[in-house]
Amino acid sequence: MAAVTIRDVALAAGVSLSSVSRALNGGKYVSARVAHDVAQAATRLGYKPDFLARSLRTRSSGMVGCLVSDVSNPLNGSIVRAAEAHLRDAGYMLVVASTANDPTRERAAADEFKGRRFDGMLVAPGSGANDSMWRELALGGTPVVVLDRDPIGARDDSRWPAVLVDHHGGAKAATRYLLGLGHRRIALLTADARMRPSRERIAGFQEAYAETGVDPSGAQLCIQSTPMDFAQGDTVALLRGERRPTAIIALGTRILAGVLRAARNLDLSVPRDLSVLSVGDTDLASVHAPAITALRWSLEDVGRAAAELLLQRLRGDFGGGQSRALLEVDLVLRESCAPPLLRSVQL
Amino acid sequence: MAAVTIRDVALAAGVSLSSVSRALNGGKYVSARVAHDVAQAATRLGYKPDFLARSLRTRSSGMVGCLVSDVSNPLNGSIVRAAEAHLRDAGYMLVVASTANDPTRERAAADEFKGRRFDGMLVAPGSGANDSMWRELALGGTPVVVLDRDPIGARDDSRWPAVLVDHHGGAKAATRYLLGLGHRRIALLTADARMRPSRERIAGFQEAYAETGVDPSGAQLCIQSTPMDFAQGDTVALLRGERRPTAIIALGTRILAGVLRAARNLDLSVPRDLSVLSVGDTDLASVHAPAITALRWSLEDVGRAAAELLLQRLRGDFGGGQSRALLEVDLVLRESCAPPLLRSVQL
DNA sequence: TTGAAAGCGCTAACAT
DNA sequence: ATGTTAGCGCTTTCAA
Repeated sequence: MAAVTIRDVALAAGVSLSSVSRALNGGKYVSARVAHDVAQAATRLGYKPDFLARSLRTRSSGMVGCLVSDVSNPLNGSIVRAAEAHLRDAGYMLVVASTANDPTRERAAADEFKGRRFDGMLVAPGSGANDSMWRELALGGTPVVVLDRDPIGARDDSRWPAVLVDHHGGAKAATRYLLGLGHRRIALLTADARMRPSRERIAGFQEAYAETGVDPSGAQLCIQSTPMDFAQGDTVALLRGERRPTAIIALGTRILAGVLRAARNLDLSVPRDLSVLSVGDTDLASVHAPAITALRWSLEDVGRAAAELLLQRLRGDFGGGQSRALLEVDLVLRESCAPPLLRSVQL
Repeated sequence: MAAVTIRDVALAAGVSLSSVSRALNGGKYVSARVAHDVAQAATRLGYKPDFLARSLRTRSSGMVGCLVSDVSNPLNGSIVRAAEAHLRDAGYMLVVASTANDPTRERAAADEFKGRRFDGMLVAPGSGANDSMWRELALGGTPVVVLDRDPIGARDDSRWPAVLVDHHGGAKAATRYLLGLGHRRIALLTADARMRPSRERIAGFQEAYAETGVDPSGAQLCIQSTPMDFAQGDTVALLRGERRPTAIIALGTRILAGVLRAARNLDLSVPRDLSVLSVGDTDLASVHAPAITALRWSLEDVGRAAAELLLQRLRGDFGGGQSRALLEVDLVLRESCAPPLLRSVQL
């Protein structure tokens, strides 16, 4: 019941409607007297502007949408939080939609954003996003910034402003590190290979083998295309298999947890019998005993950079500004990796 | 550039503006012919309604706001996600603001929600929220559902619809369990005692001592009012102190992590030298070796119930419907608790 | 059953 | 520097 409108303020201050609007929006053509009277009347009446009406008129809602798979995943949550903070400072409100990587929901959410005249969008579509989905996103001219994804099939990749994480470099560094320790049979456990992060990781992993000149036949890939709670079963199978890996690079909390459990069940000691390296520096990785060596990148930076990139577009600053950001990945050395046991090496 | 308006559709279909509105909104007084023509014209032109304009007119934005401390905390994230899903099914869009428990931000966010004519709010204010803050929230008549908080100082507590978690019962059960194992010196490590969850836990903790008739002098409280990354230091101090606890009940991932690290540093084995019980069943608790016995409640249920309660108000259904939900807390038995060593008991 | 017209609260020409 | 006026796109009386 913000029943008090701009009209009431005008009446109370004894000026015209437009003067109030100008005064409140800090317009230039306002006398000190009017400015004062209006401000006073406004606070006295407890006037709050109606954003809806303003938006309808200005054709800008002051809202930015964000498409991610799942906010409850702290990886997304951190990005969202950072982006939210930065956008708020610039006067925008961030609205997040958890789409579960379902193209239907992604479309629906994007449509709703547009219907509500959102000024921009931050998007991290799932692997189901095809060419037409991306085209649709761009439709209507709403500025879009991509979060660590590739516009698959889109010809003009470079036209999409994006914040990218250097998963390639990270995976490569991790793999080189393990190869350097003497490991030859390394398994990479990651998620949906159709999405950029995993795709880049796999490439980096393989490149490390190639560049080091190590026989790549020991490299093993294990893709978890469905987000299973624990990769435990798969890991047990892997570790019981013929060519048992001496080191595992495991993605995130869920898969890492599965690996650690499997190792424990099989009475394999980390790092003596098995080296473990985490992709993503989660609570689990840092607290586990032994502490898990991990690839780390700043989720806050992803959110912040994305917000920055979008704000650039919203302000109309296109010149000079980079439209893509590549964030680095660090290898945090801890206690979970060691040279393989000799018997493992001889094979 | 949703340049195609309802007017265009009217023109194309050869009917009046209001007929289009009626047809599209499934109004009752529309002939089949008009309905058909309008539908066809709308799809042909790719008409998308402008929610902003609609909202301005109907004085209902179809949006619901949510005030939490931090979305990147998975505890909040899960609640938000569940609420979002349910509200979306009912046609509402959820907007989350991370307020870091800062009353200023809470006020600002709530104001913005109201300025944008949000239809309702889900709120979990921090301990800084005083009487006037709560009054302010209620101002304007926007329906509000409280998430596991108490409206401090508000006389009419019961008037606030709320989703509450039975932290009292949970803490009591956990404490009784430990007392039953023979522990006498138990430490409860929890957060800001001015907020409901901790307050209830403390009460349950103490009640367990009282009801069991155990000398309560062994009970120790350790309140982390500042959200420190690791309670490690505090725990070390606690464990090195004179009346070293034989069991610790630790909140969440952060404090639990600190406790586990401290125990490791002091070469205390869990559960032989120290029993550990987690408040909240996080990844860390379930994956840790040994697996941590934990109090568990459903975050999804919190979000769902809150959404349900709010939707009730939004529909105007007040009759019959409960305005408060109390969610149960379960004790998940695992491997981290055992009877105290004799020497500990003798004191 | 349909159309004409009013107006939600605000901003932005345009006049003064 | 200030006031008047015309909408933004939609829903909703009220007549017809």
